[in-house]
Amino acid sequence: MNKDIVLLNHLWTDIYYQLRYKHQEKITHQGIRILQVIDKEDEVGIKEIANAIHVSHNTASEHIKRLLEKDYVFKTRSSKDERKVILRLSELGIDVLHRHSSLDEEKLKHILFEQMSDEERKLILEAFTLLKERASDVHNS
Amino acid sequence: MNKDIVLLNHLWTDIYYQLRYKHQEKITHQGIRILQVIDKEDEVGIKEIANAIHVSHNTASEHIKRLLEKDYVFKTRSSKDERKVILRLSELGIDVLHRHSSLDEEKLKHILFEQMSDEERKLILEAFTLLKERASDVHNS
DNA sequence: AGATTATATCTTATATTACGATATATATGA
DNA sequence: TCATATATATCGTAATATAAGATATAATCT
Repeated sequence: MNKDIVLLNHLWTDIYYQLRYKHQEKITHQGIRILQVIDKEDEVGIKEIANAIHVSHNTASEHIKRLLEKDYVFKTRSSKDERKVILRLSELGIDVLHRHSSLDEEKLKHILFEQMSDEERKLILEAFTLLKERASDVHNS
Repeated sequence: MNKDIVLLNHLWTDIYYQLRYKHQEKITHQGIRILQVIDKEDEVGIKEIANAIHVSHNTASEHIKRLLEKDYVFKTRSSKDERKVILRLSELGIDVLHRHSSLDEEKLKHILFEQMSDEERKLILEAFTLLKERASDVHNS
């Protein structure tokens, strides 16, 4: 495999390891994965969750029941099909997901605004934006 | 929170969501966290694992036992203290960790070498390298 | 030599995860 | 309109993951 790709992944995993939040809330592994799908996809229902995490619909429904009990998600109904549940993240759900998948904001603040010049910060944002755009092209294809 | 930081995190989670490997091997959640610690830290033993994932030493030892059985890790002994186990990732462990924490190499290859110019690729690598270096400063402080 | 440290094993218990069977409500097609 | 399909919910059952106290052995330190 090309060394640039290996390097990029090494940088990626290092950055996450070093900048991740510590002392995270207790939430199940499948719970995080589900919150992520709800966050990143459109019109997510039980069936979509089941497909995304490769479980049966009953299992997906049970997982969602527990996330509902914890107030991490809430249900709306599709206007196009009343059977269809559309899942949404609550404020609490967004926060929990953030802490399990994002980079620590205090650390980022320190790096971007106290350690980097304006030019460097621009470089970072530009590069991430570029990669994200290209990633979207691959993901949607 | 500053909008650049929110943006960066949005980009970060989007990139990971879109470029992560799909159809991952079955490995426990704590298993992945342990492989990660072994990968990123130096001289990792049972005590360090216990501290890193916030469990008792007995629990840590049990987790390691299972990772040993699956050939994801192997043990060496510290030359400084014979009691001390130093854990290392096997090739298989490296591969499993890679698939659970890195960006899909085929997707990266497509993006970096088929969709991007040389200049763009350089920008990405430069930005990631810069962020990684600054992240190391924060992590080690 | 006795105390401390590093790890391993065993026992016990709870949480998480999964799915088949069954049920209800809604939507679709003949 | 009725039969069938679809979307989700609940229940019962079972396996796996996770955790830690008690106990043990070996190595290191005082």
